[in-house]
Amino acid sequence: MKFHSHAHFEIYYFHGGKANYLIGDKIFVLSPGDLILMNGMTLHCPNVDMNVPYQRTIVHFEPAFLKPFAEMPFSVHLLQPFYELKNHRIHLQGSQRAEVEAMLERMCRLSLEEGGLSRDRLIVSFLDLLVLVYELCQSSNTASAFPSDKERHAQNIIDFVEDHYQEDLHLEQLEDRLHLNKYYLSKLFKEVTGVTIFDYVYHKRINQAKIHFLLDKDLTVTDVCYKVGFKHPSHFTRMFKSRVGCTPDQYRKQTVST
DNA sequence: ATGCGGGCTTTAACAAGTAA
DNA sequence: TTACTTGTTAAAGCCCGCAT
Repeated sequence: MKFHSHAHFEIYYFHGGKANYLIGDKIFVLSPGDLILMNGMTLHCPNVDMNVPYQRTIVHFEPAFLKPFAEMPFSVHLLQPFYELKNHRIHLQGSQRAEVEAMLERMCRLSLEEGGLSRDRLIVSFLDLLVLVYELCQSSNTASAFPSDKERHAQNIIDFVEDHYQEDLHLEQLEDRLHLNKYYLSKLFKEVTGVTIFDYVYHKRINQAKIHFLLDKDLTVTDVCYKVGFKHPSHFTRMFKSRVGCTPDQYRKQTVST
């Protein structure tokens, strides 16, 4: 369950278990019946408590796949919720919940079936799901209260990091800001999110670095290093290599050649 | 074509910070 | 508080342009 991002979109439905989902700059404490829309480019990472059975359904898809259907006479744009809300959680109850579960179950069954028109039926089911999701988003019931102070604190840490990741960060700053002991802070964050604070910071920085490399081919590794908040090119290179698999310079050259 | 110099990137060693 | 990981620093590679 590592931090990751990918180019496709995701619909994630949580059936049961005990898990937090860290998406971009938000922590979602999941409860059964939660449906999450995800714009794949943002970093996300589930933190699952393995002591409790964990069950979820994921639908991955390329936005481009839906292009032909955009021409069709739907009254709405099916992907609008994904583009507008980015990463969004809806809590489903009663009949809505039963309906979504039934749809997912049918899609699951169709995707396993071979031959016949099951593939066509799957696509239609998928479109149906998207229309329903659109409808659910309109009546946005975004219950996002945290069950305890821990999650609230972790969210505060993330908010702080989002604002300050380009600067020199120290746990002492968080200590002052949140009035909590730094040892306790690190422990709490790991507990809630499954990653350490600096893990989160570096992922954020490296992801930003990749974006810089993609957007501006003229930037040097050192330029990008300072832009995203690393103080030393050496450290930047080491972190980048350990997480991405290649050095920043190799990465940059790949993006230039493609 | 070869050798030199300077800027950028990476590696290695040591100091400081973090998890248990 | 201790063992281990990460941040910092210094220095070694690498690449490219320039002069010989």
